[in-house]
Amino acid sequence: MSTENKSQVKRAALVKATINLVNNNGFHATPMSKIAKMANVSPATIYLYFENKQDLINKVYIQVKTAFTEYAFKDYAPTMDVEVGFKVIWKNIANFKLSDVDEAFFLSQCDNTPMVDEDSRQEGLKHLQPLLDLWQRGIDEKKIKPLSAYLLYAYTVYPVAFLMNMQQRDILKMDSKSLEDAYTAAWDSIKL
Amino acid sequence: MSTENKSQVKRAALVKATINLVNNNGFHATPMSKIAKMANVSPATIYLYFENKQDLINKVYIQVKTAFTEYAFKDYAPTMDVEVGFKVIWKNIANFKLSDVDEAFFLSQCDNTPMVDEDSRQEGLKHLQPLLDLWQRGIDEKKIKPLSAYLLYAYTVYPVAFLMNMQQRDILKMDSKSLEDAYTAAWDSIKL
DNA sequence: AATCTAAAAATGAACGTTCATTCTTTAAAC
DNA sequence: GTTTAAAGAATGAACGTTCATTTTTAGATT
Repeated sequence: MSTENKSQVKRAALVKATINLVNNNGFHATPMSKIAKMANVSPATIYLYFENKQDLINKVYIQVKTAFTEYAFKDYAPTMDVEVGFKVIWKNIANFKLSDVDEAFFLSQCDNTPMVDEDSRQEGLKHLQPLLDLWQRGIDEKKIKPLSAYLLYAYTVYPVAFLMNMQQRDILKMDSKSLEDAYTAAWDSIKL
Repeated sequence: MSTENKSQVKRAALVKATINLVNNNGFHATPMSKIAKMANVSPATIYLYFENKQDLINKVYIQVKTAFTEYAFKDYAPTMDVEVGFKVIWKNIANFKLSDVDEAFFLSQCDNTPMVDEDSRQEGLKHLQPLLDLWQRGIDEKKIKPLSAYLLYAYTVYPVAFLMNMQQRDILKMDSKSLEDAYTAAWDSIKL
């Protein structure tokens, strides 16, 4: 393997270890030494890839958020009918949270605590623009209630995080019927 | 003031300081020394009221959660019509999160991180039983979709936390119209 | 092909700091 | 005068980060 690839592997191991440990212990209860150990790396090595602990968290957050939004819009086209487009995106988001459980849980922790810098948070939000555009079109076409994007988000995307957290804690089993029920609830809450 | 009252005042100051500091810095970035300083108390004094830091967080969590649910059901009666009862509870929850911003934000942090023990989390959940009962009645009376309580919660109560967080961050202004819109979205998502 | 070399990557130990908690002493209460 | 509450200083462990050193790498030279 080339040096460059090795570096990428090591960086990826660090990112993965960070997600894992932060998920289980929280940000401040996750020492750099443990991240290093889990990634099979010296603590000092982390500082070759990241400036410091805060930078590590910020970068991991942005990376995961980017992967999330890419997944969310992967088979969506702005030319789609509003309801179809919304369903495509919503299902993608749900599937991401179902399959990439660790990444999803990490994001929900970041989004609900002062763990990541405000700048990184802003940065992460930008990627959701296609969904906001779709909603605006839905409002213009009188297919969606004329509500602010935050309200629409709160009742469609945000609840998914809760359901998937419950699923991860083995409190709830999200089978395909539950998923369809959840989608219907989401659409019912915003459709005109 | 009597000794007993003094103690209660001191304990209350500790609780308040904890909420404040944890909200702004997160659990592990909030040292006991700072909590003590903000409450005008010696660090050692905290240990007269709480076993340790984890116990402090757990107890504060339960106390705030209890206050929250008391507020939520304060003018609700199980004899109410399902839709009326739901509206009463939903509005109470929203109002709590609007007025007791710090407490609400603290709860959302606790609910989304491994900050509090699982036991305390369970304990906190118990208090929501009247809402679950109402939903079951709604399902029986064919007024509410036959969904699991978690799905119903995810689309009605849970989004409120998001909206209020946005409001606290000055990203969103929840006036009475937005509140009504939010309630309508909640009801639309679960009504049959 | 084997050897050398300078740079880059990686390391483990060490540093200074901070933290939760405890200990010893003092003040207040009854 | 004894008990209880509270304080502040003290303690040991744990942390993020840095530093001096070693190991690896890749190209140049034989």
